Amino acid sequence: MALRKTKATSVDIAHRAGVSQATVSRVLRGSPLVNAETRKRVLDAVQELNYKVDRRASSLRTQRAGTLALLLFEDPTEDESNINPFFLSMLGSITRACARHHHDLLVSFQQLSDDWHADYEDSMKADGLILLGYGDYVDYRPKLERLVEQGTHFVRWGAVLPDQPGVSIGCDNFAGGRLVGEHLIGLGRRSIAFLGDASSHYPEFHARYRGCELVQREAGIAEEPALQVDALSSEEEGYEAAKALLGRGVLFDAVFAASDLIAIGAIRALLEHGLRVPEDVAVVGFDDIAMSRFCNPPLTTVYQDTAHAGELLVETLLKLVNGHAAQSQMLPAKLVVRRSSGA
Amino acid sequence: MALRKTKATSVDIAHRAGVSQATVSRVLRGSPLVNAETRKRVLDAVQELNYKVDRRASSLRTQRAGTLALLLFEDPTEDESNINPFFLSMLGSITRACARHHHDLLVSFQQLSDDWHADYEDSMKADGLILLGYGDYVDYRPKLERLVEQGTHFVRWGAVLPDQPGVSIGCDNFAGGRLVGEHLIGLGRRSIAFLGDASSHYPEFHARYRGCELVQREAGIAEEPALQVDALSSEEEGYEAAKALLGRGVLFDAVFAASDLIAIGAIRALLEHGLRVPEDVAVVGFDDIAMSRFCNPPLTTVYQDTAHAGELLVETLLKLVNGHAAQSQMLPAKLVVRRSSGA
DNA sequence: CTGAAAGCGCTTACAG
DNA sequence: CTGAAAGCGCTTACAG
Repeated sequence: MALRKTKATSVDIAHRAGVSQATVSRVLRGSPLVNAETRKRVLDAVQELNYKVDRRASSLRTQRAGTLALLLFEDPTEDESNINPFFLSMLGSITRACARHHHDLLVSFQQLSDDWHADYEDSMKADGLILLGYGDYVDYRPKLERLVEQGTHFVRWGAVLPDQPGVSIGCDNFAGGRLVGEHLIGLGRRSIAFLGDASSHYPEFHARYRGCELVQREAGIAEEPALQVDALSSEEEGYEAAKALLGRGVLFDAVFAASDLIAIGAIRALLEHGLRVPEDVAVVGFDDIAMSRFCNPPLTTVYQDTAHAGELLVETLLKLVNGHAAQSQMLPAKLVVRRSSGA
Repeated sequence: MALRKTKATSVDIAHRAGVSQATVSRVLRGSPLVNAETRKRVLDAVQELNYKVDRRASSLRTQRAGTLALLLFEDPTEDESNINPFFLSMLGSITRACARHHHDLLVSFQQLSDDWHADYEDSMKADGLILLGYGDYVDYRPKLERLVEQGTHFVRWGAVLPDQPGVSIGCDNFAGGRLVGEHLIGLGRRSIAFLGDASSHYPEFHARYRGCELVQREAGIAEEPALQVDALSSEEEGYEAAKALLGRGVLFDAVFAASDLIAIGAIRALLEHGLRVPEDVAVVGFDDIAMSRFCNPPLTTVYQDTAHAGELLVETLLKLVNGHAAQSQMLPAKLVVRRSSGA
């Protein structure tokens, strides 16, 4: 081992301050039943020896880790470095929310196929779990059920559905879809293609689709199944989906992509095909990742307040950890208009 | 507290398997001195009770946390959600490297001004620290010195300098700068502006600058101080720096931006000013963030292998934690040519 | 190969 | 207001 002065313990502090170790602990825990002067002596010693309480020991004793775990999972096919920027931004906000609530954050990337249910909480490293990631909900759901069964404390980010196991926080995807539909219809577009899996396997995408669909129906536009092409959230899949759409020979004057990454890939395919965006085809995405401001043309999209989402996720989980009830909740969606929709 | 069956402990397992608690521990630690049949009985019990060893207790006993901490710090001015995408991609690769080495990762965002030195290791929550972030090196260096003094185990990502406190892993920024210079000169550009702080406060940017400078000098081009404008790594600062450059009235036919974010902001300013990229001005960035593929025009830049960097960071830190010597190391830079440089 | 026992560094009733 | 003591769940010399 590298040389280092061995760490001070509460016993060292007690010795130096001339009190018992128990008193040191009381001072550090902020107990009111300590004489002011005693407290000062202890605090001085803490300062001098640069003492920090050993969180493992205190956690072992109190049975509270003071730590939350974030499980970020992705489809196994995804490239290593290719994490969805949206989740990365969530990660930033969750980290900060944890700090505000004086908790540490353990981060782990997982594959949906992994046996992640409860590992962290079971080994007592974390008091609760935050689940974040895209993945097939049909595979996902039974895992959530097991988590509930085991009494694991967790919150997930994602679609907020009725009869869902556990507590979820998510964007109001349906309202977001409506916003997009209204925007596009308002701009005179009549044939809106949807790029993204619109089945119950991906309920977030599905809700976005339905929201937009409803607006079209209200406007008297008949549903056209050929205008929907499956895609998961990546530039590549967006590109391929747009190609496939083009190959079908159906006419369309707008594309609603289920995510910004899909939209960016779709724009590339459209331009390659000699179409102009937004003149020939208006394009709208979802997420408002940083890139959507800088791509060409800048992308009209739906903004989700990640800062608020992170705070809400942490707050909600902490409620659960402390034995209180907590509700699933939806965050409002907001349309951000940029050049790609031709407004 | 929420209801949940209380967790099984090693005592429960011992009871069920009809052995002592010590034997359970031996089996779980993989000790060779356990009879095969005994081992099986224990493992079966572990399975049945879904037992997981309490890492806090084992860590308290062994004095090893099995956890690494990642301290991501930024300038306090930065917007919450606006984390440099390059660091986010490093974070992904570090997380995975930790998993491969069976360690957990504690993540924390800090401000450079915070008193982050050693908090984590001092409270025994982590065995070592990974330091990641841009910041003024002149402010940063004394903190590194304190870390070394305290015997804290850490590795940082950043400039690899002689006489530097501690161990650093970084990209060969000087070679990267050379690559950019050679590319641009080879394309016939003669006046290369540099956007980025080129002082010892930001040694990574500085090395990139000097690498490019050297190539120009070798090509017989005199240094022109008016062609350098300070900027930290953000789109906004890139935009402002390019504006400032334009305002100076010096002629230039190329821009070397110290980071992709700066380059993207610079392109926006150049286009607004009626210049064409790359026809009038070739632009090259640094980092190869995902966005650089999708911006318009796609950005020529210098790629740093983040996947490898993460692995190296974790490996090196683990060496240190285990009491072995470890070296600072530089990763090769690689030029990625796209449209913005007009090649 | 296995068990009994000490101890890692805390927190918190229990007495006083 | 303070101290002595038990105990959180492990690991690992020490005996046998």
